[in-house]
Amino acid sequence: MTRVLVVDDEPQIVRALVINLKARKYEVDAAHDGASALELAAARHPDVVLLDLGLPDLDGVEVIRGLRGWTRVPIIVLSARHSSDEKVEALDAGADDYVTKPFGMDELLARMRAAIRRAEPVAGEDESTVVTEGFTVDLAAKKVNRDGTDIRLTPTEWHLLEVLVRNAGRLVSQTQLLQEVWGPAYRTETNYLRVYLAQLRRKLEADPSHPRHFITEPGMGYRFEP
Amino acid sequence: MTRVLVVDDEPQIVRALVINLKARKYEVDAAHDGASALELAAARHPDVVLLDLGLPDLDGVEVIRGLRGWTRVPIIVLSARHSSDEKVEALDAGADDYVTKPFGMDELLARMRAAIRRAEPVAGEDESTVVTEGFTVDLAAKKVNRDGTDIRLTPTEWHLLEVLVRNAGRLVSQTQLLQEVWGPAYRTETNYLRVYLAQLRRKLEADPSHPRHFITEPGMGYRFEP
DNA sequence: GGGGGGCGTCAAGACTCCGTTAGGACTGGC
DNA sequence: GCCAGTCCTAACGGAGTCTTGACGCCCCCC
Repeated sequence: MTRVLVVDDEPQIVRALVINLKARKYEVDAAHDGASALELAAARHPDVVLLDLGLPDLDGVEVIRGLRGWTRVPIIVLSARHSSDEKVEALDAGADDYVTKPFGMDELLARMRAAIRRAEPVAGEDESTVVTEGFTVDLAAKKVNRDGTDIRLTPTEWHLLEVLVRNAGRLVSQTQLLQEVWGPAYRTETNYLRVYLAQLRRKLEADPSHPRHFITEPGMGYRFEP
Repeated sequence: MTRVLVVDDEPQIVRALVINLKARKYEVDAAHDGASALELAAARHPDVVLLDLGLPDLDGVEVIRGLRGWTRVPIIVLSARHSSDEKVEALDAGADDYVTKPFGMDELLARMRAAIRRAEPVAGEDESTVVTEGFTVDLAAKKVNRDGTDIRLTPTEWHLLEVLVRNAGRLVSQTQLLQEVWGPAYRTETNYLRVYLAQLRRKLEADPSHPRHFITEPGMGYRFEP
């Protein structure tokens, strides 16, 4: 669950925020001065901090610096002051966003979501490796690994492999392969395919003469089977 | 240098932004509709996007989605609309910040700095040093150590090493290397790569003629293996 | 059972690409 | 204005890659 640290010295505001956040399934901690804010942040490791600038003990900017000394947790400043200088100072001290009171709760929540999303590690899209029983193809790193050792492929071999792997399981026609790898002028040079498919099989198949992953569909094309 | 993409259909606003940003040593590209914004973003890889929501062709939110399909570049929305719904929609679509016109230039710049800082890779303690058997690269301190002594690298050598090390294990194409180190106009000068790779190997490899860490993939590019 | 098209295999020449070297141009510091 | 360091550029030999043609096999169709 996402954890939020609310820092404000006005009890009403804290209460309003806490109620709203808990209703949306956030886990909420609250501090009403700078010192306890820093303590709570260290103890609870929140995913986002909502920070009022007007605290009784520390200047809000000091709190930001204190946090930035050891964490990159998103900090959203809440402040009644509209002055441009204050905003610049807080942002340059390390704040991520600056919202002036009074603010709409919807907007604040959207800004929180944006800040949290941004802080997430790049999770997705890294699924660029294809694994078979015999070998592993890493499309991003342009690497092929077999039995723990990297296999060297020539540019043409790699290009051909890439087209086949990106269409894993599907039949790719000879015309399409030739066009993608050698260009539109070579759409009839089926010779090339035979030569390079053989080389790929020799480098990657356990038994090159009985391929299991690079299947020939006579008269039609080739298919890569993971 | 930090690159900014400004997207707005009102020429005055674009002009004002461009002047202000260039005065502060940002590199600026400008687009006046959504389609060219997406194109420019793909071509130039900006470090931050300033996006007006009211574009002639696409809805601003569509532009955000288009960008978020392939990049996490910070997007700061500039809009004349104060409605909370609009803000929520833009932020949830993937925007990082939402500034309502008219805005103070100081504040916008501070929000830009915050967005850019946040997007920076975790430079500190995390994994800013890469260690191999022969040498150690400290990306944060810009230092290379070998057998206890620091190795001096020229700016170009360092830049090249940095790109390779940041993509450790992955293959980096010659085009990408040339573009990152020398700029888009030099994408075909593979000469440079050969010369500077040789210098890097001479300074860092135990046996420069049989490199173990700076691997050549003929016809494709180079790869740094830790 | 014979013929033919499609496929796998092999080898050799042409070609591209890479490592290396060296010299001249350029820049910044003294 | 000189000097050291750095960058750009061109050229060459060698290694690896691509292209190309030829040959034999298998399977399908006649």
